[in-house]
Amino acid sequence: MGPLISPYWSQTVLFPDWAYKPAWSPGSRQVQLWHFLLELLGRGEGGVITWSGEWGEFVIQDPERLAKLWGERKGKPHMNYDKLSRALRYYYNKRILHKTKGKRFTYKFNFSKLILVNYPNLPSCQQVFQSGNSLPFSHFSSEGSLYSPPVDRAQPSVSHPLLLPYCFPKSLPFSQASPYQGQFPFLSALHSSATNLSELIRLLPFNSSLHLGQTLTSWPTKGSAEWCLNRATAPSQVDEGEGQEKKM
DNA sequence: ATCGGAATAA
DNA sequence: TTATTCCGAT
Repeated sequence: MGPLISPYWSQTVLFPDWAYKPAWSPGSRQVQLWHFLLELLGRGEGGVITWSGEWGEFVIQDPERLAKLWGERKGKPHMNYDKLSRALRYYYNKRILHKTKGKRFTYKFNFSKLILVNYPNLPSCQQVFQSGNSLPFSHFSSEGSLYSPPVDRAQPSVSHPLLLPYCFPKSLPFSQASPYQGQFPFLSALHSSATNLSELIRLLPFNSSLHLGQTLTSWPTKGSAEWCLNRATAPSQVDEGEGQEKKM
């Protein structure tokens, strides 16, 4: 049949492996809905879901299409927006997401909650950063209570609760007074050692040659081995062969 | 459209 | 525990 999307060879790039808990690992599923949303948003294709307005706010432009994609990813052929949105509503209590009232199909991420809520086993960024203002990321290396990937590939298994930059809407206007500080525990704590995005990038546990002047819409597909990014296939069409272009 | 209870799955 | 599936209420 058409191009089905299999979870483990999927075309997605946006998260390092540790973000995807394998289904066969005890007590974990594969992809969480907010992962998926952040992926699509980070891809910036804009046909289905896009950032809008406030920081973290996004609008679902084609709800049923989004549901279709989500259903493919999870192997739920009968997924629809009604059901997807119920899952979204469960995020309200967890403070991961909330509804932007009055705006149709519009929700808003609460980034400051996302990480800690979903990766409670990871060491708190606050703690780590505050315990020593220098070289924060060295603390994250290997050993510790971190999630270890199932594949026994020779992976350094570096993990920390930072979302990758392209998960965020647009670039971070650090240069100025950062109005976003309060929303990011790790950023506010990091402030003493990194005052702008370029310094933040420099602190990341891999050498990345990001173009800081640009918006962070693209990420080097040749990521570092340490982060073992999921492989990206071209942003080309992975979606259906159902031949649905436009829909009412 | 949006909300949230209830039952159920994995 | 995170959805998935239904569904009545607003």
